[in-house]
Amino acid sequence: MLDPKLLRESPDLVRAAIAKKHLEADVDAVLALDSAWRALTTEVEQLRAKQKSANSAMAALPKGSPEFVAKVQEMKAVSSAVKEKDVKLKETEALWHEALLTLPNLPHASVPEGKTPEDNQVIAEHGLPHEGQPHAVAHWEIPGFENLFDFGRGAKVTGAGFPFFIGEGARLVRALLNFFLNENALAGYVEVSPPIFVNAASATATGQLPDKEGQMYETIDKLYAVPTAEVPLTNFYRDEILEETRLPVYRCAYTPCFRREAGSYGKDVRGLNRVHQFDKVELLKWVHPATSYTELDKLRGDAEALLRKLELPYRVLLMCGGDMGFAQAKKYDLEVWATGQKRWLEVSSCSNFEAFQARRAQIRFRSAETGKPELVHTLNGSGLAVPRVLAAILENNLQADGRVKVPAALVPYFGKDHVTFN
RNA sequence: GGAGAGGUGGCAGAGUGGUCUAAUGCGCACGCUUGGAAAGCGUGUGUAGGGAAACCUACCGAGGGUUCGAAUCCCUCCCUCUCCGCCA
Repeated sequence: MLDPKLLRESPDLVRAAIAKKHLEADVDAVLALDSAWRALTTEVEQLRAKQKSANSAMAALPKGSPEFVAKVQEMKAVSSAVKEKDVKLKETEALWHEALLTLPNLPHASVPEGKTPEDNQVIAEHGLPHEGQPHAVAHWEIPGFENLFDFGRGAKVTGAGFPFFIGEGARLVRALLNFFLNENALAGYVEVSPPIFVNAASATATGQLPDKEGQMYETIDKLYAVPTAEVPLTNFYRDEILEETRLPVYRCAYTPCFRREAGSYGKDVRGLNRVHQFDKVELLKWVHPATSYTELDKLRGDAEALLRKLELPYRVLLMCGGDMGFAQAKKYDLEVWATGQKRWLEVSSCSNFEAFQARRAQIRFRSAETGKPELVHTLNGSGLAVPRVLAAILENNLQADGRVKVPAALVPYFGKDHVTFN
């Protein structure tokens, strides 16, 4: 959510932001609701002030006296006027709030212009793509793949996109999760094991609701299975005011992530590329606004370090205005090269939301300078998503003998240096 | 799941229809005092919205209702505690 004052005072900044993100939003409609809301607020408050002063006067009068009775009669009109206006005020306020939620966050000045994924800038590459492996295949074509990753039985038991991980497949998942969590702890992120269902208020604060309702699994109790640990983690400090000395707060969490992914199809969804349930470790930061861009670069560096230690070829994209998302002010994507599929797989998305999420979730800190509460900046990124990293390891490390070499950093976690599929 | 008791400011805790921008205490900040500190004394101390400002308004778990007027009465929901049941 944007600052209503910013919109009021500099609507052109907001218009420019919408244009840069190639989105549609009616700024004038929001402005009109804003001024209607302000006018109604003034009216209601004036009527309330009248009620309050009458109330004080009546307290001093003997009950049942002619003056008292006259006052009651007089105030009945005011009372009904307040009720009438207040209904209008609440309606207008709801519409205004709803409209305000349709306005995207302002992209940072360093975000490149552009509309499509082709306009994203490759700002770093590490490790040359492994082109010279004639035996490389898509991971789901590795002989014996289904012995470790059983999609067929997953479909029987639950549905498409809910695979079983078996034997060394399951062990690889666990090894990666432990590796990620341990490395992140060394980088300063405190591990959290959060609830994996959240209520509607939490899903609203991080922006899953109301727009992306159909992308989450919902329970009969109106709880939502988390699409990412970002949701419970960010909401941890919802409606709280932190001491400035506590910033920055670094946390990470492993959760399974649940995504309905309605409408996905084709080669994007083959194998481990895209599934309905997957394991991910998420990194999250609450920081002082003055430091959020330094913190974003550090966050990206922390996620990159994981890929380097796994010896995976990857690149970093700086997302352009049109491809960066509604709530982000700046976003980097980390993509690993899957040499069998000969394509890049997104394994992390590192974003600075500035105060956009914090305003919606009301997460603030008390400024040491002014003593007043100010909104924190929130950042998050994957560190990392398991199935795609796994897919890249399988494809890049597949040997001519059909076994997969385990990256050295992962060997202590996995317990042996090769994966076998029979 | 059942029965009962509760939810008030940073904390404790009063307040059962009217001057409550919520008593009192603790904490915190500043000042006086002191060689310095403690104690003592004094002043101040929430969040949000509107307004150029003075100031005004809202907020006593959440939402709705009754009333000229609600922290206070009524209804619904949420949460906490105690006991019982069930259970890894």
